[in-house]
Amino acid sequence: MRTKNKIDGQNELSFIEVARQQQIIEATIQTIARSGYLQASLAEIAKEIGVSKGVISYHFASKDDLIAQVIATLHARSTAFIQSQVDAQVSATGKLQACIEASFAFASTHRNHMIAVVELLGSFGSPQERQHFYAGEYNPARAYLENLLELGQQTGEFRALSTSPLAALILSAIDGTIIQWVFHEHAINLDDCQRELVALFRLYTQKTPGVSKRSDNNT
Amino acid sequence: MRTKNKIDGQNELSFIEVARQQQIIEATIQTIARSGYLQASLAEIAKEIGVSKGVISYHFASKDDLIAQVIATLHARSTAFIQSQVDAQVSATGKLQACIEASFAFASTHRNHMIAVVELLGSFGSPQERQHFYAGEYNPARAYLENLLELGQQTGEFRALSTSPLAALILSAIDGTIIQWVFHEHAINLDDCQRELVALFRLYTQKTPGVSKRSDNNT
Amino acid sequence: MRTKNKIDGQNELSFIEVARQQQIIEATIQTIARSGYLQASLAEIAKEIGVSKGVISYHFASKDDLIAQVIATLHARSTAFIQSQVDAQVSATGKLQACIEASFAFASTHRNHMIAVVELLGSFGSPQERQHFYAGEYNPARAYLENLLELGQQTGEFRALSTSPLAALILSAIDGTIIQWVFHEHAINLDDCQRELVALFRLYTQKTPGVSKRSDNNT
Amino acid sequence: MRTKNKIDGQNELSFIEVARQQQIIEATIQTIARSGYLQASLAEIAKEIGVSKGVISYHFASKDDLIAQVIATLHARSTAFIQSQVDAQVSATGKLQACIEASFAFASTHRNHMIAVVELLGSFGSPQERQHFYAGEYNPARAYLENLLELGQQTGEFRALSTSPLAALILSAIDGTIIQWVFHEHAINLDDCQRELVALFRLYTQKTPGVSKRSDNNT
DNA sequence: CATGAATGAGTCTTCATTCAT
DNA sequence: AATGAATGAAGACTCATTCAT
Repeated sequence: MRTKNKIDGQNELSFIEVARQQQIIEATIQTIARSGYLQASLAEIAKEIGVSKGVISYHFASKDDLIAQVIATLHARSTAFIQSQVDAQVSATGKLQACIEASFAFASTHRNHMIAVVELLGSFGSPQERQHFYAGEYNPARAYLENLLELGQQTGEFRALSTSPLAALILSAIDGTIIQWVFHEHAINLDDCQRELVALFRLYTQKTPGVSKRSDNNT
Repeated sequence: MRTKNKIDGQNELSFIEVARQQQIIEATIQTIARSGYLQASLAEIAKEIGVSKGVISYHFASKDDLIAQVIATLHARSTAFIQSQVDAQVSATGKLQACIEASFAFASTHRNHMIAVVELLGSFGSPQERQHFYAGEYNPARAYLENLLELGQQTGEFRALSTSPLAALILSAIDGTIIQWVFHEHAINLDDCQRELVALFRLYTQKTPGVSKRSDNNT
Repeated sequence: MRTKNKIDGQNELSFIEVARQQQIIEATIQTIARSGYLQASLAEIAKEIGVSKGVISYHFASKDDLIAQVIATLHARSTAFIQSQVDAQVSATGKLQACIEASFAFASTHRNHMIAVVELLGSFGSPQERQHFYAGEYNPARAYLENLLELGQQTGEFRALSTSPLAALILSAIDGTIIQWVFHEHAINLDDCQRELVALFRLYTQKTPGVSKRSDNNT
Repeated sequence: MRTKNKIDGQNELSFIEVARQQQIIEATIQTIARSGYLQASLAEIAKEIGVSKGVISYHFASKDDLIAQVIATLHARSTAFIQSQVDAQVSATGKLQACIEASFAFASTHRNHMIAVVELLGSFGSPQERQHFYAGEYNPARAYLENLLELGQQTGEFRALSTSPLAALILSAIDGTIIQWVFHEHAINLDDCQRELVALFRLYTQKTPGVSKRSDNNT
């Protein structure tokens, strides 16, 4: 029943209502991480909190609505954290490194989140709907990285480079690594991967790879 | 009905039986790519071929059995192609490049396959089962890449490097890019990404990045 | 909560209480007329007034109780109006005509009422309960019309006629016409139908249809 | 799942399929007549036949589809019978009488049908949908009666009369009477009502009511 | 081998009803 | 008196699976 009819602006959700919604969203993430998307029925989610099935229907218009909000929450949380870490850096080099490090840091401290993200990757909606949905997530991220790369070129930190595919590749490498870690926690050492990734892209973006050995050490 | 009772040794599947299974697997891939895993009911798959639902149950022990074979088929096909391209190269450098190029080439000519792969990522079985399942896919791939990297070090093509995380990163970057392309075909230029990826890892692995091979080892 | 516990005799409903009940009954009629009985949930009805669901439960023992009172209200209103018009006439002929005209007049000015009546025809309770319920509505009406027809015979206005079936037929023709009009407003001209109906029953009941009163008795 | 995809013309329903559908429709009518529309759940209907709930979903696309076919069946059966009786008459007078008599005859031998018809009157779909739906039933009936009345005028059997409202009234009187009989079987004598109704409309339609007493007896 | 009919467990959703505040 | 949150039963619908033909 949510997506309340917004008459005037006075239709704020009450505090307790928001709290319940957050609780349900949290329970959904845990349930998905534990049992998988397909097994995450409303009954299962309700049991996670210890309430009746109807509570969820009472607070969300439909299961799709709930899942959509779960995805939005997952996305918002990781984005907010990564964003804050990136913003704390001034140099493009620092920002790029922060982006990678923050992504891995968030993942390692929020394993269930990342499992849920992967579970939801191919499950929610139809393939067509998903394209729309994820385009809205990936596009801004790619655009942000492109800007970052351009910034680095302007400041002289980075060499001339193809920003568009490179932005995609940075995202790919981060996400791809986390996916492997989600599937096989012990086969992937997140710290090592993060270090390598930072070195990989630093080397690839730096202005004079190898020639200017004098100024290269000031990390 | 499968997991056929192996009485004596003559229990090979007949030619026609194998053909039907292949046909069903193919139809399943197409159906998943078109409608998504959740919508890919046995009825939908059967309709894709134009047979009755019972046929599928007759040829596969269960839907899970079918899906498992679909995943195996998807994996085998791409692996076979990539393997062949890699084997055609002798140098480690060439093999690494071939691995990247073949992965992208296969994806771009088998879009439905890749869509199905992504659809199945988070849908099949429980998260726990998935870990077992995908470990069996990723581990050999990572091991293979590690060997390749070690080979390059032995031949002197590559510098000293952390083979384990780097192997994971190569896989990550390839897979991550393809996932983005699956979700948003037009936002990702596979050719450009492939080129960058080749350059990225060549630079990172090569013994003397640029000209100054003297001071470069202190990584 | 209603069916109030009648302790001593002071258990009258307060003025405000009665007003609320009337408001709820009115809202129920409008909601049923607009959305149909099946869609007329307590939530929908409450929204029509702008109060919470609980209010209805507070003022009525159950939904069945509410609906029963709605039906009673609908019946009482139309009956009161028709009765008053009939009573204003002294001759049986005039009363019969007034009965028909008042029925149509009420319907045309209370379309939502009539829609609600039709909606409720087959919806409330079980067929068995309905028989009891509607018998209490139709029986008095038929009895009243029978008396009217007998009166007309006693006064010499009407010929000898089978009062019982004819009373039923008068009711039938009126109600049946209104039902058609409810279903298809523009296909039925209430004024024309009313005129015809008056003429129809006047001709049928009058002592000397045409001039030949001698041979007309052999029905 | 019905409303099968009609590829070519070869998509006839099998004999056994049609039989099941008929059986389900029949069971639905009986269940509605016994327990009312609201209580006629798929489970209840299935129990009436002694099959599982899924059978109904297998043979009908949805409950609405089933109910629509039930209504169509109810309408078709009564219409077919009445039509045949009317067609057997040549004179307009005879046809009109046959129409009334056949309607009552059908009702009295198919009480459950008529109960179901009344149950469904106000229950299926929204009020708006119902208007569309019943317009498709009533309009042809009214049109047919109008033609019949015009025929009678042309043949000289009937006097000049307002065919449109009169057609509606004939339908009204028949339907209204049957509705009363449905609600209170013992309060309505169908035979008496039928006789009166025939006399009522004969008198009202005949050319010279009373004046031509000579030729009036040869019915 | 294949079919199509049937099953029944499981899911989402709706809704009258209750109750603490 | 009124509210909003919660309940739990009931309903329609989906779908993998079974089985007689």
